[in-house]
Amino acid sequence: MAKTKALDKGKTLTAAHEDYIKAIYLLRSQDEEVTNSALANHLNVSPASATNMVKKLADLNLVEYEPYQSISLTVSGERVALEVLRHHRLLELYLHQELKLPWDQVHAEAERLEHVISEALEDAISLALGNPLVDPHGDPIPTKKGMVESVGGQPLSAARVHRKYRLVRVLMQDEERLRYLGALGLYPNVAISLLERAPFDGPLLVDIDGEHHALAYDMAASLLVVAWDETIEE
Amino acid sequence: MAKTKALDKGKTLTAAHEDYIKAIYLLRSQDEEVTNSALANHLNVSPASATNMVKKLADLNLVEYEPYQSISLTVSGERVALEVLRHHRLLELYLHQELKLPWDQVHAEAERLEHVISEALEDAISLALGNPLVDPHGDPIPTKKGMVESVGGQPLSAARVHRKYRLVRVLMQDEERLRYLGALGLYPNVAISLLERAPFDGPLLVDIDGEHHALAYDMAASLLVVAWDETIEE
DNA sequence: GATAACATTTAATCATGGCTAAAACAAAGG
DNA sequence: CCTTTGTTTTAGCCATGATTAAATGTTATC
Ligand SMILES: [Mn+2]
Ligand SMILES: [Mn+2]
Ligand SMILES: [Mn+2]
Ligand SMILES: [Mn+2]
Repeated sequence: MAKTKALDKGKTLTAAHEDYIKAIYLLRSQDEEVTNSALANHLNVSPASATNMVKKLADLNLVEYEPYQSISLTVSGERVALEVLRHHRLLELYLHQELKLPWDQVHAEAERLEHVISEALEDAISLALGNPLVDPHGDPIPTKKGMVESVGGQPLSAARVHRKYRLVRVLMQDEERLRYLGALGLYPNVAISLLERAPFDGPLLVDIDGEHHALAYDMAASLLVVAWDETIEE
Repeated sequence: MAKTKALDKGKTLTAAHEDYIKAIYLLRSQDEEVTNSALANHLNVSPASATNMVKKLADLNLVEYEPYQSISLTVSGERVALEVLRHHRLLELYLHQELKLPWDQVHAEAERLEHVISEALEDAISLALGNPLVDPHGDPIPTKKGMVESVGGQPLSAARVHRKYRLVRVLMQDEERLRYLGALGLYPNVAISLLERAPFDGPLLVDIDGEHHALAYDMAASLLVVAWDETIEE
């Protein structure tokens, strides 16, 4: 009866809608200003295309938008974002854990699958995984009700020398880099400590589960760690 | 170098293209005349839409088509059909067997997923299932190379009375009917025998794994069976 | 062999989600 | 304040895949 446009429309959102909404959510959560050109950049479309779609989303009451202002999600928009993100991350974990796809490939696959799975399949996947709360990169999986556990951690680049940490999150999506990290054994939950820090934001010497490796500063900045003893073992 | 249009174009086919090609293949394999309106009917689009798409497919060298004539797949068209069908049926089986989705739901789910899974995921699914050759409805799964095992069997409606058969295939996609069959325990490989056949194509009295049920004639016509002892047990 | 009935194709439109180029606006510096 | 620079929006366009209505072709019947 009221003006719950987006709600009564029901399931009319396309993959394009969902990707824009998810992108807005993700940019927002990285504390980046959500402008149409940031969006365009993130989605590899022209700024004009982003403007166009954002207007449609505003018509659907999924985003708040005034020309030349930055964009935010409405409550229903955020619901959609969390739903899609839940699909995405559940799929990533499922593909990696159950179907043994390499962790650098699961993102691209989930990017397409996230838009076409039914609620029933989402539930089945979640159940098969034991209702997990983090994906293979350590990103939190929103619950069915839209709750997101905040994953803590500090950048490895800012960690103390000679202290044992646990890798909890990898803020990276690029396949090449993920493959590289995988080759070093740098997956969530691995033990890592800083042996030496070169000056001027130079490379770091790290101990990864016993092996010594050099790691570029910007890589280390994308690895979130927590002190080993602050975490529940296994 | 030659005129292998469809081949060099590579992966430019959309879900719409794939669904049309698959529909042509399926109609053909049911010995139905593949006209644009049969296609339109099968895909729930208008005849004009079918004509339109078929012309595009002809341009891509995927179908053979002359106005007012019936349609057939080219060699590359058939390759595409088998590829999509493989995706579809592997997915159906995976969703049913591994994720425990009810068999009446897997078709609709696979209908969407079939267009978005990568070769790597297709392979992973096939491997996880032990490279299976039939889906949950008894339909054959094309191999990676495009081979299709022909599933034998005669309609239960034409079977002999008082002989033990094995259900091998269910030629039905409708959710309601599948749910009904499932409730009767009528899945592939179940033992079934005809106790009594009513005249004038009337209902059949059948023994399903020990239980007696009446079955409408047209239902029975969609159930393919083989003599129990002609088949490898288990 | 003409014509009626039906099937099929063509023509004209529409919605979606892109694009480029041009116009409008915002922010900063002089 | 005014102008320059860069950002954002508008305008005009395109491809895709659908639609309906009109035109055309095919087939069967008399
Ligand atoms: Mn996506
Ligand atoms: Mn992830
Ligand atoms: Mn499909
Ligand atoms: Mn099937």
